[in-house]
Amino acid sequence: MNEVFQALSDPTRREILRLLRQRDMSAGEIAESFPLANSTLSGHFKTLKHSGLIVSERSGTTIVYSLNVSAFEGMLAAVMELFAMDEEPKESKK
Amino acid sequence: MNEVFQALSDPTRREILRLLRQRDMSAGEIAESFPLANSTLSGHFKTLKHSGLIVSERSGTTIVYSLNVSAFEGMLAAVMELFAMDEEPKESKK
DNA sequence: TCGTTATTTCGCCAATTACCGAAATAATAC
DNA sequence: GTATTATTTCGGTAATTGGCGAAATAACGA
Repeated sequence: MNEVFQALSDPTRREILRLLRQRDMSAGEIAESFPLANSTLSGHFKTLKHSGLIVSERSGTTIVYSLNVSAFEGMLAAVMELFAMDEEPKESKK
Repeated sequence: MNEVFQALSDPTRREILRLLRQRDMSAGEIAESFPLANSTLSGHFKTLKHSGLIVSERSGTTIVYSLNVSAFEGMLAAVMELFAMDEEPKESKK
C-alpha cells in the first residue's frame, strides 16, 4: 500500500489516472496530453503499474493502459484507516 | 490538495496519523513511538500541518497535535475523483 | 532482412526528501 | 537573570525523484 500512496504523490501521475478514468488509452495517446518526454511518461506508467493502480496490455506495437478499479478499494480502506472513519469519531480540534 | 497527497506519501507520516487517530498527543509522546531524531519528526509535523491534515496547539512548553478530520473529506473527494466512484463505472480490465 | 512505428530502458542531471546533530526558540520556575 | 524542559530550526549528507535525450526493445509489413 505504500506504493499506492507513493504513486499518488505526483501530480502528473494523478492526471494520468484522470485521463484513464474517461477511457483506456495507449501510451502515445496519454503522451499527447503532457508537455513531457515519452521516456518520462514511461517512467510514470511503470510506477503506476507497480503500485497496481493501472494495468497494461500490448496490442501490436501499442500498449494500452487502463485503470485497475479494484485497487481503489484498497486505497479507500487505507485512507479510512488513517482517519478512523470506520470507528468512533474522536474529539479533535479543527 | 497536492500537499495532502505529498504528505501521505511517507510511511512515517501515515503512522503519525494513525497514532493521532487514537488520541491527541504531544510532539514528545509521538516521538516515543519512532526510532527517529526529534528534529526529523518536527519536520514531519510541519509537513502534516501545512497540508492541513493535523493542527497544533501549544500548552505551556508542550505542543499537542490532533487530526483535522475535515481535511479527510477533501481527501476522500479527491480519491473518488481519481477513480470516478461518483460516476458511471467504466469498462476496464483487472 | 530492412524500415517503420510505438514504447521502454538507460545514463545523466538538478531538485527534492528524510535523516542527523547542534543550535535556537518558546515556555516555565526559581 | 539562570536553569530546565519541550520543541523547532538550521546546516549538512545520502538517497530518491522527475526530467531529458539517446539507445534499445517490441511488433509489424514489405
